[in-house]
Amino acid sequence: MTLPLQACTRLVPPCCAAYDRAMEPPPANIKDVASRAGVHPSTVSRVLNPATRSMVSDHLARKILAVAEELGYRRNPLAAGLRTQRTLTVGIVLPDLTNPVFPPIVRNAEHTLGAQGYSAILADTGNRRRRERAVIENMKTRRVDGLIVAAARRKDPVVDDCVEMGIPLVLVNRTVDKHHVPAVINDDELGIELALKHLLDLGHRRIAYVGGPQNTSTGHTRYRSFVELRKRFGLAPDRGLAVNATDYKEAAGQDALRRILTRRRDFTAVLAANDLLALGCVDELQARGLACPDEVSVTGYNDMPFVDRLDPPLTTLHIPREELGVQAANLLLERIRQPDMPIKQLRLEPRIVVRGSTAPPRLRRDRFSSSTGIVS
Amino acid sequence: MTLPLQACTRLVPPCCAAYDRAMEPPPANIKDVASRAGVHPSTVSRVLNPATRSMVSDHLARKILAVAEELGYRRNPLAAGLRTQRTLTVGIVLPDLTNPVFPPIVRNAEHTLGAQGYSAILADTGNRRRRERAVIENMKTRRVDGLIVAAARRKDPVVDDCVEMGIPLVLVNRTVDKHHVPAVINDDELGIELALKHLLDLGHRRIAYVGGPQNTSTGHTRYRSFVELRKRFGLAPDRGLAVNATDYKEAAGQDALRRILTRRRDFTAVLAANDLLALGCVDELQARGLACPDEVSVTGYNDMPFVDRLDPPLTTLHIPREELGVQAANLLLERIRQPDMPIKQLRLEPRIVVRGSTAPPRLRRDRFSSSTGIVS
DNA sequence: CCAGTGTCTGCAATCGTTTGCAGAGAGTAA
DNA sequence: TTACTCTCTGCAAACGATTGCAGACACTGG
Repeated sequence: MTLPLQACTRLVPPCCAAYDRAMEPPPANIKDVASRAGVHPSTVSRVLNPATRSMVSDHLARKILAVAEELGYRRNPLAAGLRTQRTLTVGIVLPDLTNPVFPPIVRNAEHTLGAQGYSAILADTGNRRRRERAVIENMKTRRVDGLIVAAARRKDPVVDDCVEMGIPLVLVNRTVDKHHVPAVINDDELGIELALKHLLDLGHRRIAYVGGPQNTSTGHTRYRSFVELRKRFGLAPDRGLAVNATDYKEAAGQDALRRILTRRRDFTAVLAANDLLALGCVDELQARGLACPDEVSVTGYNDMPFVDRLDPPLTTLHIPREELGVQAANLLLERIRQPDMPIKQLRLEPRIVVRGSTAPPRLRRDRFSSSTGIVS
Repeated sequence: MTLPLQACTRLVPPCCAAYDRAMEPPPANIKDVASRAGVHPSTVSRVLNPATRSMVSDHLARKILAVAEELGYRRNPLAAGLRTQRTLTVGIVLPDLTNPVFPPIVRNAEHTLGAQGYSAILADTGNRRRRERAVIENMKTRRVDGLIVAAARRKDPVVDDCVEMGIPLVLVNRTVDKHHVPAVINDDELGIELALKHLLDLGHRRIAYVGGPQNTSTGHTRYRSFVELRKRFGLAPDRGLAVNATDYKEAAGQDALRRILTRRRDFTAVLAANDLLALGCVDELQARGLACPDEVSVTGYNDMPFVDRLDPPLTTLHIPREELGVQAANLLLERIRQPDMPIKQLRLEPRIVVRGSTAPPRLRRDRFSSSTGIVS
């Protein structure tokens, strides 16, 4: 058996490599493994790739694996990716990592992807469109195999571009107006219905609504659901009682409630589209000396960590955050591997968690009347 | 001028590429740009690289840039990385993304890195050593240019390996026992001193301590500081009043305080090494019907988001979370670009934020005495 | 006119894998 | 023996960029 012994002369990279200060030998090559095992690099490659593994005889394969192990060979994903156009890398795009909804999603997505050999490139857009475009552009040039996007707007040209280019993409938490984009979201109609019913069951009839930004699917759907359900349940369709915030943050929620309070002061409950908005509402109530829940009940959405320990503990809708992450990752993997499967949209059910921020209405009549208006 | 017109025959990748379903033409190549501009690819490369930009005449450079723009050329980071051993990629390794301390750090680090063209690969170890090893190994094979590690243990062979191999690495929040590893951490001695002084100022003298895991630098340093400061301030060096939890989570904190309570019940304050531990302590106090702060004061560490709205609002040490992220990223960039700079360690100062969970001691004498012991 | 100098650009090797194709053997049947 | 099939392995061309080297060219001064 003649061995085509490859000359093992590997140049030290001409410019200083990222970490060449240590005198470590460069990590083993596929060529190193090949020459050490007395075979051609292509044979090694075939052995190491499960799909082509069966092309080489068992005996030889075993030997190659042993040599690879011995040399501590790790395949170079850059080189492989360059050749195969597959990087085993996915991008995760968030609007705001400091919103406590997202860490559990990211964490579980990353973990699920990692178990399949994929690494996650993370980017936080800070809710800025320009940055969303930039980071996704960057991820595309990095040839990610797919994207998980939690920062989508209802009309999102960046997302459109991706689906048009055929880049596997899954939306999570928020979706877009366009149909036929894979997504894992919450059943917001159900969520709002649960919250509203809860308030109705407690006896509330004049219920204010503080919504989220209408350019997000969550903000839009929740608002629409509220309006429709109010009609369905026979409540007065009073528009002055509903205001949508510009942002999913406390300040925006507080601001929204403040605007409602300039017009109406006769509601006994506030249904907020998001926990942070709800906290803003609580702040505003407190600023005006209105007790929650004694005078005004408040509900949130998302059941963020720690809202059970707030003062008052927030009644809110619990969403399966972990599940959102896992399912989004799985859906993406499915799309990467079988791009022609029909588009799936998962809609996970929230459940209501009743805590201290809601209570039956009382006292309101004593302090407010819709006719007199201001009461300090 | 003879133009060596390159035949522009680019094969469609043999196997189905990640996203070839759309009929989009493949993104423009450096060769495409070159042939379109009538120059050699190497010239294009030089123009596009700021460092070699000056090697080509201004006139030609401008023309090449125009063509590149026109074709929408984006350089392929895989190919470039393969050649240069530089990927413009860094790994961020976290113990637990759902711990609210980390999102702001990650966010700011990612943002700072992104501004310099670096992308962040994120991995959450779930506090498991095996996974820490695995993800860092993975990042190394992906040829990241550097690592930001927030998951370090005091003795951390994985970190040791990295510094030994010369991989630029910066620790954040936690450090290792070994000297000479770049890190951005908190001044924990100062933090504990601030908290302890605050309690002393309020009049507390019997102060329990619930610490973190001793295999983390934060857990260790805070505990050591507490013990030393107690001595310095002339308090009785009572070991029964200090217990270290196994974990930075509520349950562990609750458990730790429970263990203290089996031995001693005469303390009037608990100094916890972390907000989550503090919350666990509050839980345990509440479970035993001990009012906080009326009967027992509690302090935390980190000033996690929302602890100001808890019941009671937590007195705690505020750490510059954003700053931690920014500085860690900058330090890493500096190390990547100038690996021979002397090792830097940044120690950022916490400040105490006094809220409702601490108050002067009172009532304790009525309900407890160190001799009688059990009180319900 | 020629040698020398400097500036710019092209050549080709290289980074580490993957994979279509073809050839080397072994085995089988006529 | 010949022809044919089948299984396995090697060859070499990609993938898309970077860079040391050398050659082309213009210009200058003697």
